[in-house]
Amino acid sequence: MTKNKNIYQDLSKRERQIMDVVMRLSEASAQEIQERLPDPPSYSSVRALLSIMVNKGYLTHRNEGKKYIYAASTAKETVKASAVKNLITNLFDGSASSAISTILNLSSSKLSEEDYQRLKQMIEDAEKKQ
Amino acid sequence: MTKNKNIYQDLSKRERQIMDVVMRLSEASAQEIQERLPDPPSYSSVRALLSIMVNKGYLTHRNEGKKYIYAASTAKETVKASAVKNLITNLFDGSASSAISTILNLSSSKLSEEDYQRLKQMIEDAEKKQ
DNA sequence: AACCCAGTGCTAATTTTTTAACACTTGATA
DNA sequence: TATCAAGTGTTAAAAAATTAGCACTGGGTT
Repeated sequence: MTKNKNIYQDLSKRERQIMDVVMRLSEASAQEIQERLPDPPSYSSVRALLSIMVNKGYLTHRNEGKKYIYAASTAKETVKASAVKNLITNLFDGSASSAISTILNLSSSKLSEEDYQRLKQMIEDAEKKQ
Repeated sequence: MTKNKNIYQDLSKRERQIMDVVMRLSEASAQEIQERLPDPPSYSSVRALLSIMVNKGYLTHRNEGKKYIYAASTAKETVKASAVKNLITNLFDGSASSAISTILNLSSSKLSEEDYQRLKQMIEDAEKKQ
């Protein structure tokens, strides 16, 4: 219950950065993670952090040859959903549509014609399901 | 000095929690903030944190009677946009539409008929503007 | 004036995060 | 098989974040 309630909210800054990389890659070795961290710390530090995150239950790891490959211990979709939920709750007063509005207005969003069609379809669907 | 590029990314855990409260309330006293923090620390701690955040340039404060009223030093919309951008970049591979899709599928989104209409309108508008 | 109350500034202590270092292990290969 | 490169485990130190404590201030009562 307490397990994956608010994963993102519980992470320290560095842990969050690591989680971001792991989520982006789905799976990653310590070295791959280090390469993608902002202001990358030493390899040794990264390993220490990873080990802590495994202990805390945020990540899992499996062996591949002589190295570890890390992955989030919670399904990617669950982590993403939890992050989105936090965002909406904390910054958009719980209003999903106001969050979407901000996204649409982001200059960097650059949606394609196809994206627009897909979005409209998704909205129709969500509407019908209601 | 005030590098507002990635505000949210730079905050420590507690600082982030405080920023969330301030954003939600727009303006708040130390006491109001303390009341709304998860696992609230002592009043004294909250004040210390606030003072640090003012020094770092994240918050500003003005006098009201004998107390301080805190607010974000960056426009609310800017902070929100930056948080959304980070989310999309880090967890959705830069795809805005995939982020929106996750929002729409959140059971807790609970959009009203009105919301749907407004969303469709927003999409039409964004589409035309292109 | 003297006393509170509710606030502040500052500082020191504690806890957590982050980093670096060192010793050990494993697999490939010369 | 001896060596080497590239891993790992563990621990201690450094840095940063978080917390609490104490002394002070100013306005409103009495």
